[in-house]
Amino acid sequence: MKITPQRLIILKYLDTHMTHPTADKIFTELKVKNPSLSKTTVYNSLESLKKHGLIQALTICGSEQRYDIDHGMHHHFLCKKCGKIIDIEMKCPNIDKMTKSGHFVDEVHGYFKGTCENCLKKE
Amino acid sequence: MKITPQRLIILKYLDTHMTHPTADKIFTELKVKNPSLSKTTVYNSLESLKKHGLIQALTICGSEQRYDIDHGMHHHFLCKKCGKIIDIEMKCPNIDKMTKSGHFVDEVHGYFKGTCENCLKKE
DNA sequence: TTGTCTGCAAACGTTTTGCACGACC
DNA sequence: GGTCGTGCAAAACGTTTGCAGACAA
Repeated sequence: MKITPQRLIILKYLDTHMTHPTADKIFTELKVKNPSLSKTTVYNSLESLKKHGLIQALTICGSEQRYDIDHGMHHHFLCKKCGKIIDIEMKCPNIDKMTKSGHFVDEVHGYFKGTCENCLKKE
Repeated sequence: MKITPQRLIILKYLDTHMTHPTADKIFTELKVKNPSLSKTTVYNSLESLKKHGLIQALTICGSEQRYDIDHGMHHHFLCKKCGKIIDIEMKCPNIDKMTKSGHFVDEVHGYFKGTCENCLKKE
């Protein structure tokens, strides 16, 4: 994969903003300091970065795709109260069961919904 | 929730077609025998049925929403070869760990990708 | 020169919205 | 008579595509 300025700033953005942003969010925020950046390039770059395993896409709420630096197996927790998405480090013991079931599994996606620690305290 | 003919045929469709159809698929198939049915009503009804816990929505491949009769905890397996979505009955032992982590969890969503039993046999 | 990357505009497919009509307490 | 559900059309939204120009190998 070629390293281009656009791909670099997008990767850097995802590295420093662990907020699971949408493509549009990334575009809008980066557009400020990089006025020539186009939305197409954001989509292209995200696709390319994903294909090379540097980032991952997650679909958790609504239909919009969200993006995430890929730092090993982790899942996500969506707080229904504040809407925050929190990273959860967790191994999935179920994957062994799955392989035994006859299907070959090479991707595990999981997410949880509920009320986060902070919102629980407020109640 | 009011029981209307439209909501009934949609629920019946989901009950007899465990294929995780999209809203559009449901609409097109039901339109044949119910020409007056509108897409808006399909969306409205699905939303209403979901709100009342009779069905669930799942986002697993692409961006389109898919729908499913809600018969207890189950997850999904998407075969990358044939595109079929297979129901997986599975309890999640991690949920207790999650509650211990400080967040309150009331929904667990999981899906797996890989190659299904059938496609493995063909190879 | 060839291939790849960018960025604009237009297209696309799914979902939502505005609104008027009709059915049912 | 007021509320809710329906269905049409139009709009909105996220994403993809076509294409022309720019750049690097």
